[in-house]
Amino acid sequence: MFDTGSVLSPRERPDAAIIHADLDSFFASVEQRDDPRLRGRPVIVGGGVVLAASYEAKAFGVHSAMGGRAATAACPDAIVVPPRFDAYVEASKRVFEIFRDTTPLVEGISIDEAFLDVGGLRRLVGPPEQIAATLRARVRDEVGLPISVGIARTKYLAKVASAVSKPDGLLLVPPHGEEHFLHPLPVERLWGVGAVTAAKLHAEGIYTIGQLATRQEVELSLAVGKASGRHLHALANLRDPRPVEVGRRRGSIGSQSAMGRRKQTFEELEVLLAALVDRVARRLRAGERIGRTFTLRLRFDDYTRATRSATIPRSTGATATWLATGRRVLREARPLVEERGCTLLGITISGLVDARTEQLELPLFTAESKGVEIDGALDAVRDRFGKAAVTRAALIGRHTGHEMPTLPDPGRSGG
DNA sequence: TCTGGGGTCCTAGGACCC
DNA sequence: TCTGGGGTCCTAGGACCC
Repeated sequence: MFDTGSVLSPRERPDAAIIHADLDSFFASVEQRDDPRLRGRPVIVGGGVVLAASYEAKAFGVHSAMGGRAATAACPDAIVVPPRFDAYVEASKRVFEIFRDTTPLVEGISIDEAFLDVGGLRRLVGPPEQIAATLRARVRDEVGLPISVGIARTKYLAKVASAVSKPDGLLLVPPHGEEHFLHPLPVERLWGVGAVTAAKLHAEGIYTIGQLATRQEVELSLAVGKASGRHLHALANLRDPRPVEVGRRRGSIGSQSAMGRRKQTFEELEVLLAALVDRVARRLRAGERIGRTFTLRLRFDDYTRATRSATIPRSTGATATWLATGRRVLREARPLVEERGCTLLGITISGLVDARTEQLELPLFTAESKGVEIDGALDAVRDRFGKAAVTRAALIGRHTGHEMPTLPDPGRSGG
């Protein structure tokens, strides 16, 4: 959720120009690109569940997250191909290189979409429409994929614009046409409105974004919750001051595995848990992240769900620690699992922080908690915590912008 | 529609502290 | 001994997104 009051509304920022770029049916488009026999034909990527469907398949009502059987029933001629995640990651990287070549102000949202702030490029490069057209042409020519682009003064309007422009489209929402564009759309188009919230809004007689815009914020908050009400009221009234944020990092990393029909023994679940922990811990270390909270995710025979979690005192990326924590949490959930049958096991490690920053912050925290002033008091730090702590505290000073005396040589101080 | 795998954010209650 | 209010952390669940 964002602060809706402290930043200028789009009306007060006439120069803002945000692009939302969204690859069309991404996985399916990569498959059609790499296998000419799939071009022009209905393609489904996935197996048990549809991960992506080409537009030819979507015409038959196939959509992502649909059950595989239902999908092939709706579109018997569809060609079903297994996913090739390596190919998608590779394609995504190349597209994001083009994004960042367009502007440094790129905020990735997922593997196949991003926001680009191009408001400052008017004089240097040209108007946003021209930049967007060039971007689309480059993605088509250099990576071989169709991409849709929306342009508006806010993130949300740009996102809706790209969705409306699909497939393979470009749509600009002019500042004077924002209400005209947004208000006739159904409330389901609002970011954060799914089936549950839509039903609540319908019960209040609200079906379009325009109808929602006429309601009081308190009235909406009563119906859908405080934060949600404020959020929807702001979006419907064209208030969306969120900037394009560069370098956002994930707050959690997880892995899960669905097990189909066969009953798993508890011992089999323990083996699976170890594999999941190993996978996630590797990804933590690869990204130089450490975390503090372990969450076990369970799905039962009847498809109901439960989570169990535990928070450890010190952040870590060590497999052994997470394995021990995971085993403990799983053992505590054993009665639940054996009574209701487990069809999915997942884990998430959250509360992630940068591993290096955390190492630097530790002595600072220790010093502060013992009443030592850090900046300008490195002697006191050395007296109490040793030479190595001086080096680290000074490094923290650099990171936090505190003024620090000259660093001792880290090599000789053994830091 | 008989259901994957990866995430984000919000809510609410209880424990604990001041 | 009884009482209030506020803040933070943790846990569990839910809604939503791609």
